[in-house]
This record gives sequence, C-alpha cells and structure tokens, in this order.
Amino acid sequence: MENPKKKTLGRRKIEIKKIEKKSSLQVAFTKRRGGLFRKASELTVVCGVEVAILVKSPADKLHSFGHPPGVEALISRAEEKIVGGMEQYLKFLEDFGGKVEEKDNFLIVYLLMMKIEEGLLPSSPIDHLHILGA
Amino acid sequence: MENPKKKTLGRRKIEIKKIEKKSSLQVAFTKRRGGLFRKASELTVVCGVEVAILVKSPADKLHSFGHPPGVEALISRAEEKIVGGMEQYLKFLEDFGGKVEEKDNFLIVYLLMMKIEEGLLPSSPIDHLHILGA
DNA sequence: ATCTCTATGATTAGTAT
DNA sequence: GATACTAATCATAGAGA
Repeated sequence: MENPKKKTLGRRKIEIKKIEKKSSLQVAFTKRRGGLFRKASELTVVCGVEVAILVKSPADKLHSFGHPPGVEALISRAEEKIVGGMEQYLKFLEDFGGKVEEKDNFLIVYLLMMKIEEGLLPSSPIDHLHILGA
Repeated sequence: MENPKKKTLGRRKIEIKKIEKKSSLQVAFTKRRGGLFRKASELTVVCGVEVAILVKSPADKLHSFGHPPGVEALISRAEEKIVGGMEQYLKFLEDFGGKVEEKDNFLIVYLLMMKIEEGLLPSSPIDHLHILGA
C-alpha cells in the first residue's frame, strides 16, 4: 500500500525567530534546554572540560548546568560551611581564599551563582559591601 | 558505476567518553563548542530567553557565550564605570544596588563573570572582603 | 590550528497525552 | 510543565586540504 497515512509530518524546517504561540514556545523551550544541557554534558566528557550554563526560562525561572568534578567537590565542601548563614559564608570565603588558584576564578563564580540561585546567599554582592561597612 | 569510492565514511557513531588523541580532541572541542554556542544562540532567539555559558578549553582558556540584550546593555553601562579600577568598581556596585531588581541577580553575576574574565575585576570576591576590612 | 567533505547518526517540529 | 511519536532536518566523525 502506498501512502499508509503517515502518523506525523516529522520534523519541519523552521525559521530561527521567536515563537509566539505560548504552548509551542513552552514545548520548544523544554526540548531545546534539554538538548543544550545534553550537548554540554557530552562536551565535558568527550573533551574533559568544565562547563557552566545559566538559562532563564520564559517564566523567569533559573535553570543551571555545571559539570566539572572540581566544581561539584567545591560545592559539597561549601555546603556544610554555607548553610550556617552569612557569618559562616564569610568565613568560607576566607578559607577559600587561601586555597584557590588564580585560574579557579571560574569555579568561585560558578559556586557563587549556584548558592545565589538556591537562595543560600544574599541576592547580590552589594549586600556584602553594605554589611561590611562599604 | 556502482560504488564510486565514497569520499568519506560520513558521521560515525562514537561512545561518549574522553578522547585521548590530542589532535582529535582539539578538533572535537572546537566543533562541539561551536555547536553548543549555536544551540544556545538559537534558544535565546526561538524562546526569547537569557543564556550565559562558560567553557574552559583543554588549554584552560575561558570561552563565554551570553545573550540577553539586557546583559549587553548592562555591560555597556558598566564599562565606563568599571575601567577606573577598584574604587570605581565599588561605586558601580553601589549605584547598581539601587536599581536592580531581585530577579536580575542573574545579570549581575553574569556581568561580574565577564569583568573577571577580562581581568577588569579582582580575581575573587575575597579580595573585596579584605579590602573592606573583613 | 581551521576548513572542507559527506554519509550517517542525532535532534527535533508538530501533535497528542 | 514533561514525554511519546515519527519523519525530516540538522549536526558532526573522520579524513584530508
């Protein structure tokens, strides 16, 4: 039998421009975010590199990806010290300061991002400055 | 003529594990980083969202991607204020503090990352704390 | 290091659940 | 919000220039 009524049209070519239909945009966002994070994950493995990604959803929710084993270790180490609040946090930064190499700025910033995202840190560096009397 | 000696074998299936051969890894990294950034770019357009990516190359060089028009505007605005060094920078953060909404943490962090990457800011937040007498 | 080449493997648009 | 389906579009491995 010819043309056995295809169930779907398959992938269609699209123009890269903003999707207006809300429901379609939501589906596209979920798929493409997943695709992006998967690609990032493959990159970390295949090339043995560090990657951090932040994406804000159409609903302003923050989604993040990160994978260096080093970053994960830092986050774990930080976790215990940070949950204690601001004082613990400042102490953590000081401890951290003595051990981190120049090239690890990347990791520090990533760590801070994650903590901010989780609501465990003040919302911006500005708060620190004020607290410290700047 | 059958089998006109195919020029390439086409894409081959690979296992997702670290490539050991250095030259292959370098090529794969360049291609996959490009692919990742292209996907990110499409995501920002198709879904109208904000994305920031940091990747450390096998040679420890930092590559970044970012695209919200808002972020670009912030960076421009910041540029003038930041090039003056630490004092200007602190002042910038204070100015910034009065104007930025809670949901803009993302942008702030992204901005800081970019500045650190460019060597325009101290290497870590720790330095601020010390300077401010923490 | 970057750029073809290209067959093949991988992703995803549109729709329904 | 995420997942399943499927055909078509898209990305890229491996090799060479």
